[in-house]
Amino acid sequence: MADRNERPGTFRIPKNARRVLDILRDAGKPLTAYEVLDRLRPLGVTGPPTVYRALDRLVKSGLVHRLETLNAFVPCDREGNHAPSAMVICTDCHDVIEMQNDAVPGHLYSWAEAKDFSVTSLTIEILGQCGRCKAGRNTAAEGG
Amino acid sequence: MADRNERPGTFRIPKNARRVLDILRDAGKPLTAYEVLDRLRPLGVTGPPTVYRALDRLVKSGLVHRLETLNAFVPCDREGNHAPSAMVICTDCHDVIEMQNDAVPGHLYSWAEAKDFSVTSLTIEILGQCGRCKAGRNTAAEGG
DNA sequence: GATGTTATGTTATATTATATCATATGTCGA
DNA sequence: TCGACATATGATATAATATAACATAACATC
Repeated sequence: MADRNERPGTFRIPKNARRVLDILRDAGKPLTAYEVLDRLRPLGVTGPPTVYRALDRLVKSGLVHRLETLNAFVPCDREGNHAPSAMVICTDCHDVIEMQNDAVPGHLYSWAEAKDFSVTSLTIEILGQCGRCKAGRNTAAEGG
Repeated sequence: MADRNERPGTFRIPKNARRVLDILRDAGKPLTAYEVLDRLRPLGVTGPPTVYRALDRLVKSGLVHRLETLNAFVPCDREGNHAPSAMVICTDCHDVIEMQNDAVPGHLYSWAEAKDFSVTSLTIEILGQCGRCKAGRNTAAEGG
């Protein structure tokens, strides 16, 4: 609730972006823009642009990550640090974890900059099967 | 021309996949599926599925990479080694270079596997501006 | 040349994303 | 409190990307 208000170092989040962020946090799994839209319809939202606008804001601010390989969105799970990181995505249960080893993005940045390339965005996505799904003992699959 | 034929260690490439691969190599820049389709129309190809099927094959075989951030496709530029690598993409001229430092994909693999996660695919895309475009002396922009 | 497999053709439709223009809401000073 | 401007939302249409489903053709092998 606290981040509903402005504080030093914080920025205003408009109504729809706020709603979308809450929806993504509640979902517990990646949602497509249209899945978000479905959850917004009961609130009177009728069109895709409303959702895409909110998602754009959130992605730009780093509060949400776009998963390019799934065309879906997840909230950033790192308090205060919304820098780009590697997303590890289980194709069975759609669980997503943000990889904590920031050395890798750092590596890529340095490499690119050394080649006189100015990086504006970095996408790292690893698809596969998580341990729980491999073991067939994942009770959370699709559950949100 | 030599790789138009079968050789030991080589696999058969059906007609449409062959055409699509040639088109991508000629283009010299990433093409979307529909841009490929436009270039196939003069040859009598009328529908998207033909293109997507060919692209799927090529991507699976590693001869072509899909750029998730652009929804576009480029031929793999590495002779004989079609392992996943990092793609560095200039958003101005759409020039793409495959990053040669395979240590990074290796890193990510090891990290994931150490977490009991079985990797099936790895996507690394770096967007930004290349040196030539920064200097405003890129004469090749959009040129193919 | 019959048979099974692989590849292609064709139509329709699903999914993802944006353009455009209209309306509303918030901010801030006069 | 009102105007004036910026920001945000609503609403309709349409563009761009991708797949489903089923029919036909080409290719191999016996």
